[in-house]
Amino acid sequence: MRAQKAKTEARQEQIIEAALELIGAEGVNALSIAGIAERVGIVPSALYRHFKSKDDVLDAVLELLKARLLGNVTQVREETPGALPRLKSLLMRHARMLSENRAIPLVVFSDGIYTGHPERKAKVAAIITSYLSKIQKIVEEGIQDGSIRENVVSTTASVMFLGLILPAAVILNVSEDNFDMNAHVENAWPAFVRCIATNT
Amino acid sequence: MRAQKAKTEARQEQIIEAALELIGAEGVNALSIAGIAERVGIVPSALYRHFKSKDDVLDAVLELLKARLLGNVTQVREETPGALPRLKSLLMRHARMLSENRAIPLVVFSDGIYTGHPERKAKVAAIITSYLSKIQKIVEEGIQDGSIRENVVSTTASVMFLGLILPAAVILNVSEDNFDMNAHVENAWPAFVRCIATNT
DNA sequence: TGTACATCAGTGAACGCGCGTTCACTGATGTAC
DNA sequence: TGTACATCAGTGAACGCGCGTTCACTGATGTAC
Repeated sequence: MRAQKAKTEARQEQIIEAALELIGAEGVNALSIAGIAERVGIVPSALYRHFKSKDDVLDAVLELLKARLLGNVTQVREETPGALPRLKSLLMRHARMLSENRAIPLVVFSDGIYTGHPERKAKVAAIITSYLSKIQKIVEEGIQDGSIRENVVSTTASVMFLGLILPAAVILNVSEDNFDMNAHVENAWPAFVRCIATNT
Repeated sequence: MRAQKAKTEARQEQIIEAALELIGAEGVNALSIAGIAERVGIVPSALYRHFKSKDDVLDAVLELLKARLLGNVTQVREETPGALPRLKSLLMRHARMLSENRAIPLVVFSDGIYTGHPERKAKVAAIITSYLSKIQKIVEEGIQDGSIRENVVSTTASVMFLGLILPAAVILNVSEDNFDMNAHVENAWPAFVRCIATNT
């Protein structure tokens, strides 16, 4: 039962993908070399042809998540004009992303990936900070063009924006999909708009 | 260097407390029998005089966190009248609790405590649900007495309320205390009030 | 009040399991001539 | 176009470390008489 040989770039992608799936299904804690290898269809030791260590796999996973998360923002900037529509579109994308990709909150929250790796913690912090500052920028543009009230503190608004989706992700996570993410976002968005938008 | 004998009830408390501290300092993943024992001042095997297993310790920790979290709500109900003041007081307490007790979000988010223990996941879900429904109740009372707008969906409002504090806890967690929790809460609260309160 | 005994928390050595990682090897794939 | 060789991904056995847990024992504490 020898597995077919594959180019190492292709295998690396498969491995990262398998790791993400495994994390999403069972949590970061249950992520094992054996588990990944099984999903990919190779033997555990074969994984070391493509990654130096388990830590390297985790780093690659982090990198992928970073790209997806921040990619969302730049894509929204390109597609949608206007601060409020951009925020709404971002919220919707984010909601979809989280329900499709349960690994994201698990990775960010997991302390298992931090123990003994302060630089990894710093990296996650940098991702979040970067994401927040992009939102903050959109908010400031909204203040400039008059669609968002002047007395709104942009940092606070960006954290609150994150707060629209994050608790929902947590609830979704522990309650085994017994929570309507979309309904929450649909209800929460107009309330948030009322928080920050100029009166119409 | 034989440790002084102590009543098992006292030791149990010490052990739970030590476990909480350890989780707060290093994360659930770094929680070990040896680490707990060292903090308490006994030898690892001595811990088994007071708990049947590591899982039992974790269950006890969960129970303690549940009591603290829900205790906050009942206390606020007793001390403060009125929906909005109650929510504000709860928010402040919650903020203080999280910054003093970093173990709380770590435990709730940690997937390590869930793997192989679906009943524990259900328990956490029950705690969160119970907390949310208490907030929801306050919101509904606010709608009744006219301080909160009628078209506010109470479930959405309760999740948003959680969203005022939860992202802050996450940021606090990854950014090594480089985030002003109090400032955020002070800014976010009036914005949230604007979301849900009747116009004045 | 003193003595004898039962109880029970603390000790340290040892076990065993899971899991990441190494290593010598196999055999397929692609390339040079 | 065919042959010989180099490269490189896949294999399975084995190692070693960390860590939860067990167990026979020690010795302190409290209680019965």
